[in-house]
Amino acid sequence: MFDALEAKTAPTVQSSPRSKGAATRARILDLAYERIIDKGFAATSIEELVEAGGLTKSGFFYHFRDKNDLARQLIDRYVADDVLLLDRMEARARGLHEDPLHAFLIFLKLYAEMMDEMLRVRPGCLVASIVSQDTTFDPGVRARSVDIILGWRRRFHAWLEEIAAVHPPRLAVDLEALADQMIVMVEGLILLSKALRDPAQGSRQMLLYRDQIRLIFST
Amino acid sequence: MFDALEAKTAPTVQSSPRSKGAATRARILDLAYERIIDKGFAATSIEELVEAGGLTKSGFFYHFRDKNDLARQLIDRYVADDVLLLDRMEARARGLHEDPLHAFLIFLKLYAEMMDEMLRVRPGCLVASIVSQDTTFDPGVRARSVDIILGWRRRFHAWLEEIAAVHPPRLAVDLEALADQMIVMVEGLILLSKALRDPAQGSRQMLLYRDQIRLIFST
DNA sequence: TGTACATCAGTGAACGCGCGTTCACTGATGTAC
DNA sequence: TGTACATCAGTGAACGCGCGTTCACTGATGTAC
Repeated sequence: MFDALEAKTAPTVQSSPRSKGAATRARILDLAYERIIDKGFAATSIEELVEAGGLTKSGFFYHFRDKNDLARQLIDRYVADDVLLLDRMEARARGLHEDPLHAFLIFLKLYAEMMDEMLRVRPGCLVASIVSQDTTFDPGVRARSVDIILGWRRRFHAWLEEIAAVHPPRLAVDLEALADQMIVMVEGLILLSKALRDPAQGSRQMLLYRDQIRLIFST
Repeated sequence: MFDALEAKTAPTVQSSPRSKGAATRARILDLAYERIIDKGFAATSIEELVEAGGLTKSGFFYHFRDKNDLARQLIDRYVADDVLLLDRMEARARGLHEDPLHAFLIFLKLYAEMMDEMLRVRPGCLVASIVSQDTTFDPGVRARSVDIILGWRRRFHAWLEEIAAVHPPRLAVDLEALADQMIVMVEGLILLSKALRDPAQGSRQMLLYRDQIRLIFST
């Protein structure tokens, strides 16, 4: 769900530095990502980005049509990285256990670990930053955030359906709402641990959700 | 946890318009609140506030030392209203049922209803807005947000301890984490329903938390 | 009840800075013949 | 292999606007005697 780590540990989809331009573009995107996570889009100026990136303002406008285009490219890169990361983590979890419930529990464990590191490095979520400032952006940017969220919902909902087919839940439960709860908790826990400056809050909450899933489906 | 409704339905603590100055000050605070919830602090200019409020910029600076002071006063008013609202809702819930568990379940129902209306009117949370833009503010503002969150934690944690004393939980559970989960879910659900522009997501998630509490403590 | 003074709640004009954006230009690299 | 041209990846200077903030001033209301 987050490309912060992704950006540190593995090469990004679009930022493979085959050409010089792509490299500086990726550098600007990295810088912008950090700052937007920290203080929001409006408070992040092009001026500070190009200063930190070691180029001029006109250099920025060679790569980005305007400031909104920066947001657009940022979120496009984000979604690509995020889907890749989630696909890989899901595949790994499913590879470790055939049963969908146990695979999901493993996935949540892996996810909690990743979350833990992310919260230590740079707590925040690009989608959250965009959504909470949505009037600042043009409709295209907003639409992309919505798509990302619906993608998460679809993924988790499908998985939970699969689980419920094998392990009938012990009480009537809305599986789509339960899928959304994953998103809700992730976004909420990022805020909490950012506010308290305590990265440990992340996996603590993540594992609470995990307990809940187990409580609902376990025999 | 939110004074948006409070501000609409009941007179605010500080904004009792005994004097003319207090009334315009309250008007500016209301306007600022709306806009900060919508698009964040940095994207909200003093200029637009005074234009909407029908006074001049220098009039603004008569009431607020600088822009950060606006945030300070905003959050001070917020915390006063919020504590009042929560106290009242807790008292009402406890008045309806003696048992702390049932009272808490009633409280969550009431809370979900309020959340529902808040999400229809203006989805957002001042604390979340401040926390996610924290480098923009001076330390005092940040400290206040942390205090608010710790206040929530204390309230819910105490209540859950009380519940656990009467109804031993059916599995080992960290009650402080469970209290934090309330905060996590509220903040997360606001984000989700704001993103999807679907106020119904709010109580849906709120009631999921309620089910979970019942599942943990119910005999 | 009238006068003197103080405080309240602002106004109007100006400030300098930083912001996003544009535009004409340029040196380095790549491609065609 | 050399020349001509095109594209890439920028630079430098300037723009106008809006931003937060200051300051000298003012008319209305409140208070003391």
